[in-house]
Amino acid sequence: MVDILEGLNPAQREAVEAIEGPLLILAGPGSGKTRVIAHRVAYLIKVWGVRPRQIMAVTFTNKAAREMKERLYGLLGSSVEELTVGTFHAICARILRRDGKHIGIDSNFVIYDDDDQMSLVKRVLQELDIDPKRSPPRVFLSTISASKSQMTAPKDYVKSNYFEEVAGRVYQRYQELLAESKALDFDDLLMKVVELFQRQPDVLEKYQKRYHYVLVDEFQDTNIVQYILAKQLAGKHQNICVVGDPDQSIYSWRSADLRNILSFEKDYPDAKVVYLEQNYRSTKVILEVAHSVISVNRKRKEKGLWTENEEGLPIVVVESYNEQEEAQFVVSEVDKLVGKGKYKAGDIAVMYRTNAQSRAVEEAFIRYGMSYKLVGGTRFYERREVKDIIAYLRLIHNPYDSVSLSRVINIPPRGIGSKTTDQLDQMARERSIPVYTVLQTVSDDKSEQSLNSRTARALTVFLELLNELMKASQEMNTVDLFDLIINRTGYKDYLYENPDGEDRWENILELRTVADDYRELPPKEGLPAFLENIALVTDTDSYNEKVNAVTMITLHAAKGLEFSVVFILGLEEGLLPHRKSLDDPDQMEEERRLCYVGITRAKQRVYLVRAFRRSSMGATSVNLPSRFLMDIPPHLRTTPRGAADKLNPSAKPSTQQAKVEKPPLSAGEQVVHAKFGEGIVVSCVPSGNDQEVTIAFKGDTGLKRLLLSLAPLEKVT
DNA sequence: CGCAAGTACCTTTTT
DNA sequence: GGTACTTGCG
Repeated sequence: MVDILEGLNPAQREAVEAIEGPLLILAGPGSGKTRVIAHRVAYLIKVWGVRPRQIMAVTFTNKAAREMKERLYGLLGSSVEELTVGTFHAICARILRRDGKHIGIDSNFVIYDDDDQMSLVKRVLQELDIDPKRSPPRVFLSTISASKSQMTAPKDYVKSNYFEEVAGRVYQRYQELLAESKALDFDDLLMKVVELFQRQPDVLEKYQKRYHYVLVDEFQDTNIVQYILAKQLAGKHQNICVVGDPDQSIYSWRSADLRNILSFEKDYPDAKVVYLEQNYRSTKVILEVAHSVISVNRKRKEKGLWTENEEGLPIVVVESYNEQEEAQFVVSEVDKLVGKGKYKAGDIAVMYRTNAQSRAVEEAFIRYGMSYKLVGGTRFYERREVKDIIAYLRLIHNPYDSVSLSRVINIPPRGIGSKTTDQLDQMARERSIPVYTVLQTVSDDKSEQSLNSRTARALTVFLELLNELMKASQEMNTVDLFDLIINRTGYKDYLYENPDGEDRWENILELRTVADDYRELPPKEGLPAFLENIALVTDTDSYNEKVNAVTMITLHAAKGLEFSVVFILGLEEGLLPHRKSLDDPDQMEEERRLCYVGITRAKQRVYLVRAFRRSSMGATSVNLPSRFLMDIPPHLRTTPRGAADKLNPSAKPSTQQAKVEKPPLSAGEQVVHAKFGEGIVVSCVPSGNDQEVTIAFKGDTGLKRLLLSLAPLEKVT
């Protein structure tokens, strides 16, 4: 029993032991927060005999949830299965599948992501005859999302100016179409659960009785709806424990509200507050640098973060000419650090403000033949071909899903063009019925004269295909259904009509391996489980720490991680802080926190790099050094001597290269591909646990990027 | 209706 | 430097 508390410092111990009533844990970076949460859960179960199913732990990402479970597995064994661990969104989705019917939500609802939402808004704009050029769909979406994050329904939406009047109508219609599609967006998942609990006290009571202990991590990044939700769930037992750090609040753009954590004590007057201030992660210098940056913020509570760790090296501030040179510096410095045997590539991370910045660094890594892990970026699930197949799967699961329907109704082309789909949309609107129902009437009722016979036939063929697939889904496992979709639609041939068909087809195969995880489930469970996973699990979640390669990641996504060495790129006015934040003091404070989060990820070394000029979106601009650099006292920083040498683009990738896993193919080798014929290897770089080979083929085929494990390749000797 | 070529706009960050 | 949307032709 005592062993659970062993090795914890007094504050951590206090946080673990305070099990009754509301508890606020203010945890600085590297203060062992995750450890405290895990031990607290273990303590509840092992010492107080709380049943695992009575505990809910809410995390910020699915990955954090998985790690929490893994950690607890080590402490508790298999009983972790009974715990409820997940993001607010995942937990809410589960609640709504189960009990959403009480407020009219079909248990087969689909979850609309950003892309789907955008399609829907565009359709609304078209219907309402609003010019998408004058009023960008994105603006409506963020207005809608902001409203939902405050629990404002369309009818309550305040319209005090012209824009709001229009936005109100868009919101109204958007919501109607969602309902018609039996779809919920991310915000709905949260909002509808709150609504469910408000309207059905007995349902709320069921959950309140079940969850004796509610724990919310990253509380500084929760929004009002999430706050209400947590309050509702803990309403009976009042055992709510929230953990966070206001200095690491970086999601206000997603309606995260810092007031949640700042006013927790007001809402729960008898709340106990524990400060975790000892840092176990970083050197003294790194903590001081971080502090010098964050302490400029005015809207913050000072806390006394300290460490017993060694002093450490000054942080390195580097100026480069442009982003190529910046990348060059990073790569050769990584090469040196790893070459000296001081660090493994996996101990190192490169961080940046915007995803677009990753390109130059990636190119440099590829040139050096060094492997890297890219977190985020162009996301797998956002690829066109992947979305197409997912749309088919969603449609089979829920044919009322209008976004998926309009996506695939003519993919591959089957003679149903925009004129026809416009007509279908219009008929749906006039009769206030879903498009799927219109489709059924058109196909049943031969007297439907509004369409000519050729299009009517095309629609019937499509509907029959859909019906066939839906029928098949009742008795097939997920992979067989997947294959059936591909075969019956001729999707592979469709892809191969384009020169990039092979690449795209490989993505389909990768999606298929995900579907394969659901092969064993009965038909009726497999598909929904697969779709839920796709909707809620992002690529960031699947990031694998075990692979020994440098991590490339945005500052946002880096929250919660730690690395021995951290490079932060683009410390320039307009980039970090981002130009969209320059004229808003609150947003500027958030940029500062973002920088703080980045610095505090580091255990031993920090490099802050900037470029004198940088090209983005075609044009190049000259940028001033970030104001954050000015806030770092000179005695804590250094600039590498002979920086110019390191920045020499012709500098060779030193000895280190031998240490990089030897690629199975190297540049210049001749190969034969089953389809493309003869070619010469241009490069071969690791990509995930595979190798990506770039090959120049003879003839018209030209350059191709292929995955080694999949491509039918042979070496010519 | 399908497809090719041209254009505007984009990029802050993600469940 | 890319893509999603528009335009114009067959």
